[in-house]
Amino acid sequence: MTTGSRKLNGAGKRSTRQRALIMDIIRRGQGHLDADEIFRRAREKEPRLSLSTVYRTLQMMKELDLIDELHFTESHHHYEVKPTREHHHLVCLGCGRVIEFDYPLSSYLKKEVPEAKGFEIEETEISVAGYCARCQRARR
Amino acid sequence: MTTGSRKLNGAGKRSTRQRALIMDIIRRGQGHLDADEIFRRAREKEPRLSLSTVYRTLQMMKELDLIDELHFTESHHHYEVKPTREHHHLVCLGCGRVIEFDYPLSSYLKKEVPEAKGFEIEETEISVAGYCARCQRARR
DNA sequence: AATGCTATTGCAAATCATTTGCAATAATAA
DNA sequence: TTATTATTGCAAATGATTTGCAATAGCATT
Ligand SMILES: [Mn+2]
Ligand SMILES: [Mn+2]
Ligand SMILES: [Zn+2]
Ligand SMILES: [Zn+2]
Repeated sequence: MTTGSRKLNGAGKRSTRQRALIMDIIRRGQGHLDADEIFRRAREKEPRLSLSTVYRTLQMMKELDLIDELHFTESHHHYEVKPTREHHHLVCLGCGRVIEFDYPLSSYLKKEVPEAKGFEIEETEISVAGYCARCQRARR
Repeated sequence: MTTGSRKLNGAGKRSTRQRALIMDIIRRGQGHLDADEIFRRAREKEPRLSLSTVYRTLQMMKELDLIDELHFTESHHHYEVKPTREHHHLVCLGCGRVIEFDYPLSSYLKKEVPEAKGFEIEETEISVAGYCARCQRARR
């Protein structure tokens, strides 16, 4: 009955030390970590852990809807625990910093657009790229 | 003075057969092509063209603001000529089809959010993943 | 039109993120 | 405890994109 074992067992999955650790890191990590960062942090506790396990675990947690995968304007992805409030992200092209902001999508996008096109929305994501205050200063 | 030579020369770039061809394919290709599809089509006219040239050209055209790079929930990117009207995309997880829709972002997102956070927006993208009418039928 | 300078190309090899095969190991049900 | 089988670590594979380099081709200048 360690962290999350309930949900895992419920889904017919086994509760392992590495899964608990990875989940913990994402939870405590202020969100928005990428696979490699999760790997680095996890290795401090569990030096034999492999990167494949990180990827496999992330994929599983995505399928169980425990986490969200974020697609910024980068070649790799970031992860955060399934959030309570609908929010999106400002990502700094200079330093990579991520700033959250609230923005409920209008019913026009959530209902009318899909209805008009016969499209069934699975998930929506707004990605905003630009420069944070600090990096704006640094650029001029 | 073939297609686009003006813009290229203006930017201190050379106007080559392969660049004109690639630009043409994107223009005529109904948009939303990926690098490999552009490569395949270009090869029909120019069999010795290399994939690196496609990638190098895409990057250049992005920098010259001639095209937009689209980040769907896929591991590779898609490209379209810089559009006139602000629009976004519904991408089908089943068949990959792309459906465009109009959706001007509210001033809340364009002005108030960045102001509040001291953030300077460079570009915004909404990506909506789901299932198109045809694929919905196929799934049940 | 011929020349020279250098950007651009094709090709092969490199890189980066992610995935996969497989034999060893560990979690759970019996 | 033991048996069953999911999960792991490791190495190798994959897919997308990038890079080094020598050959080629734009284009400004004679
Ligand atoms: Mn977040
Ligand atoms: Mn479009
Ligand atoms: Zn920044
Ligand atoms: Zn479809």
